Amino acid sequence: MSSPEAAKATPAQQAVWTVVVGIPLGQVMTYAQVADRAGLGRAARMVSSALRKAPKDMHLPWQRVINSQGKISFPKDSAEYLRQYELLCSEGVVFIKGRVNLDLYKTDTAIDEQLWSGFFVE
DNA sequence: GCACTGACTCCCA
DNA sequence: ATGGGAGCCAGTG
Repeated sequence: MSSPEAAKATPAQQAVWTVVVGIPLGQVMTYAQVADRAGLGRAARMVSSALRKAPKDMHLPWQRVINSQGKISFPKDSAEYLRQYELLCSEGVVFIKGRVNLDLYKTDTAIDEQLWSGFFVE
C-alpha cells in the first residue's frame, strides 16, 4: 500500500486489503470470512466497499472474494461478473452451475484456524 | 451527529 | 430452490 490512495484509507479498509492479499492463488474466501479475519465482525459489506475503493496499483486479488452462497456478487449478465468468472477460472477455481464449492476452496488460513481451534479448546 | 447506502448474511415463507 | 425482509457495520455526505 504505497499509493496515496492507500494512505488515506481507513484502518478497516487496510485490514480488508491485507486479508485479501493473503488469499492463496486458486482459492476463495467469502465476504464474511474476510470481514471476520480482518477483525470487522459481521461487517461483510465493508469488504465490498473496501474492494471497490482499492487502488488499482495495489494488484488486489479481489476476484477471490465471493459471497456466502459461493457465487459471484454481480448480476450474471454484467461485465464485472464475466471478468471475475474468467479470472477465477484461470486460477483453477471450478464453477458448477454458477457456483463454487466453498468446502473445497476455503483458504489454507481458514483451515489453519480450524485446526488451531481444535488444539486450543476453550 | 444523523440518515442513507451497500460487490452482504441470515432466516423464513 | 428462491425471493423477500430485517439485521449489521463502516463509510460517506
